Amino acid sequence: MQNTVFKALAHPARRQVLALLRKGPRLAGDLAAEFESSWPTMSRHLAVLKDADLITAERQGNQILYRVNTSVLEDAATALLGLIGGDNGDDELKEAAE
Amino acid sequence: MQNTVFKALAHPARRQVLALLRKGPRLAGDLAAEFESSWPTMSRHLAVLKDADLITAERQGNQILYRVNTSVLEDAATALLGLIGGDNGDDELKEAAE
DNA sequence: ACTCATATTAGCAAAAACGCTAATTAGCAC
DNA sequence: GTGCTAATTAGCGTTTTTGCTAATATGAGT
Repeated sequence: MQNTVFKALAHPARRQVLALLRKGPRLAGDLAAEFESSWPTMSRHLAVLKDADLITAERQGNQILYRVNTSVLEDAATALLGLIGGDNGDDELKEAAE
Repeated sequence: MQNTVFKALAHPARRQVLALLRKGPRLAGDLAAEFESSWPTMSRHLAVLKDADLITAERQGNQILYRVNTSVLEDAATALLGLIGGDNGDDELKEAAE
């Protein structure tokens, strides 16, 4: 859902995670090490991002590799741009929500 | 701040307000009438959007006219796109935050 | 099976967001 | 001034988010 995406983007730490992931996939612990928050806290941020489908998780033996999901990020950016200009109808958001 | 913008975008009603404002300026009461929430509730949503600088308010005698602030919306969209691809450094967010 | 490293889930408390009704401010008309 | 409309602010309770520690899963190695 569109809403979970924007809610996920509402927290600075989560946007930061996406920024780190932009440069390439990363292990959970590797990510957690970059932040001051406790490990469980970061784990939950990752869960929120995953729930919004902004990232994907893949087990690699003992650890878990996270990847950014570019297309969802693109959709969000497009939705924002859709809020600008455009002499279009008023239902661009509804379409994008599906 | 970047953070207030994304927090403001996190609520569906507020995104909807922006969508309505895209078509042109609107009076506060006119906007409030489009939603099911109470008028004070909408007033606060508008305050959040204004605090994030996503909209601007202008008195028109008895009433208040709201306008979308396109540039801030653009900046947010750009920030999201910056989270994608780009073999850039890791500090694009920091720059955009200023 | 036992142990270690990696990561998540459970459970709790503090903080913030949400949405309401009631009260207040702001401007216009009389 | 009073009265009326438009809109915000105050105050409250409920819900959600956040972040911690402790407990639990999951997999690899011995």
